[in-house]
Amino acid sequence: MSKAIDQHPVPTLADVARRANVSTATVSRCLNAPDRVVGTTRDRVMRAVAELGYAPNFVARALAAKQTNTVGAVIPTMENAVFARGIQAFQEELVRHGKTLLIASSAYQADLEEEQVRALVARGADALLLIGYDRSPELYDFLSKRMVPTLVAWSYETDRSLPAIGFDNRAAMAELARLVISRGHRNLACISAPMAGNDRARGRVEGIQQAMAEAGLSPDELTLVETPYGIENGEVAFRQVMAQAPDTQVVMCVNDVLALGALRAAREIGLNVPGDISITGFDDIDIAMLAEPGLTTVHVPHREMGRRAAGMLIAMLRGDDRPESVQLPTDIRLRRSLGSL
Amino acid sequence: MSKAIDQHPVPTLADVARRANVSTATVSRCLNAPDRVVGTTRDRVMRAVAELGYAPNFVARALAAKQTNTVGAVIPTMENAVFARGIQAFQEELVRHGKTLLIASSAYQADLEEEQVRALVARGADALLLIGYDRSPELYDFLSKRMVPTLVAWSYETDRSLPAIGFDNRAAMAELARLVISRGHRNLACISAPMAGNDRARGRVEGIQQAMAEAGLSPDELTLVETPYGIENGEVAFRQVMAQAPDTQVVMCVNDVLALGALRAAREIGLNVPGDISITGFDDIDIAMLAEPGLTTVHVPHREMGRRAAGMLIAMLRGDDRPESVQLPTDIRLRRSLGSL
DNA sequence: TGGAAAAATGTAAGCGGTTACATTTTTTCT
DNA sequence: AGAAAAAATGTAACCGCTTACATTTTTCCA
Repeated sequence: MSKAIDQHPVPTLADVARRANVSTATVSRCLNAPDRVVGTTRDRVMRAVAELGYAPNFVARALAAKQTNTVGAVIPTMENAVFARGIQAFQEELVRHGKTLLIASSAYQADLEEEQVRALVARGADALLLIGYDRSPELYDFLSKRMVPTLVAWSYETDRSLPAIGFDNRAAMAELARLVISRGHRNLACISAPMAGNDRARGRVEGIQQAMAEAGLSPDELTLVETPYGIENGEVAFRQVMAQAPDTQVVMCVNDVLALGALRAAREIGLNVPGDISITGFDDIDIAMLAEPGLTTVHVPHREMGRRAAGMLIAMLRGDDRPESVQLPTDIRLRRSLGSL
Repeated sequence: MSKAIDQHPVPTLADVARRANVSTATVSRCLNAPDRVVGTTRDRVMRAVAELGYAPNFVARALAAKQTNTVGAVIPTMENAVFARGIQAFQEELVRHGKTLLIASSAYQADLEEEQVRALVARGADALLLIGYDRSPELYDFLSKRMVPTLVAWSYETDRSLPAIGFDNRAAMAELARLVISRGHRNLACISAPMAGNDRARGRVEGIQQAMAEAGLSPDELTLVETPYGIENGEVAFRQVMAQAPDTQVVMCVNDVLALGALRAAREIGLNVPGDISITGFDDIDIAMLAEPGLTTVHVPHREMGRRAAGMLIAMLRGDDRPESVQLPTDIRLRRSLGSL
């Protein structure tokens, strides 16, 4: 808010009204429902607006109208290109509809996420975008009590109380795992993000296990290492995998960044990809294609997800209480990092 | 804002006051200046707050207190990892100080940026973070008239009216260009982002020209191609460079993404990097290190810039009108993509 | 042309907090 | 113990806008 009190008092509705010789109600109408005001008056008001350089104070408007035209989003982190990209599209679409985006990040911590959600609601977010389903019942209660339209993204599960736009993490990863197995790999390992509070990661790991079961492999035999997000963490995890299960034939990572770390670790160790070992990722961020060798991964339409999420949220704000959840298709991008045996 | 009117009226300050048998002023004090209230009353109030599940309405608070505790940022795009990373750190630090981040993006368009700045100010942003200096005098006027503390990031120039935190784009690139020239390259080309309205890009290009001049090369001989952000655009631009000046020995790109595109185009064309041609970038995003060959680039401390930008802005909000601009150091990361002749 | 209906405009009560100032209570000190 | 100072609390105006309802003006038609 401006601190200008002294020389340049920021003009208010009342100033415009005075100058145009009308009531504040009329000015308000000119701005919000121009057709409810006769042309001559409107012109006079608009001239006053221009002369004064008046711009409505959204805070006051929000208080009076009980809506802020603001949408909040809580994402794990912008540093994950996947979210940066989706949120960018989300924001662009929001702006197109006159909404502003309020952003917060949880750093993948449930308690922080809860705090941020409450903060955004207190700050007047008309609606919320959240990532995935995993959160406390209390938070869900809070949201429904407050009646804040909320949309879940990056996940898609049926039978959930909140509408969602996303993809079936489990099915997508299962499909990739089937491809991996069909290429002769039997000793699978997985580097996952921490699964607690992260249904995407959990779903992806389950997808691998499902495919293994289908192929007659015991899911228990999947070597599983959990590690936080980050290339370096991917490297460390890869070494851990190889120490734990030296005969691993393929390392499936739940995201591309971990996979890139694994790729690098493999190179450092002197393992040839895909000659000695195969590596796969998930997300298909730009680097996946650029890496040497190219990373086999699951392509996810992040931009489209963001864009459509905005559309759904706007529909919800217009009264569409429980829109149909949207499942987006994913597809496998087969590149050199996945070999055959 | 909540729509709950019917069953669950969201409790207000007045509700709490009634329940605790005190005035609204006292409740307000309990929340904002607990030591101005005696212990017993405070306990009673806090109990009422807890029982009612009261949370202050920030919009009302903002209107009354004339400050929103919100900071706005307008960046070109989140899809640029450089900004995503910096903004992430910026936001984290802001949250630590109880501020919320309002984000908007300009898609590198001056008019859109101006619109977004005005929108953020109207929405009550207490302060603003902008990228670079290039914008219309009108916008600067507006900002100073409104007295919105504004900080410029990603650039650093002396003798500017706005404080900044950033680095000297020109000097940083000049240093890299000197290294390039010292390795024997004479036929330089540059792939730049559009320079209009982008002082970072302009500064970097000038840096190259400066180094050329110093080395007795004619700056006019720099092959220069401008193209929007994006890997694909980098590829196209590289082809254009090679068509225009087939004897080019090194292509210096103003950012890593364009450089990566160039790298890929070179590979497609069948040119060996760095054997046949050298390529350099700027920013040192993660991929720079992962690419094959590793990309020689200028490392910029994006996270630190974001974090410190938040600190500076908070100091400005506390009354430090014109803080000292901060120049961050950059350093060259020499990797295989730059060869010697 | 007069009067009802419709359109335009005005009045003023909020929205949910903060805070200057007034009032009451407690503490301090002679 | 009583008065003055300090601390705690209360009262109510105000932040800048929206909007229900009241009032005035215009339009329309018998």
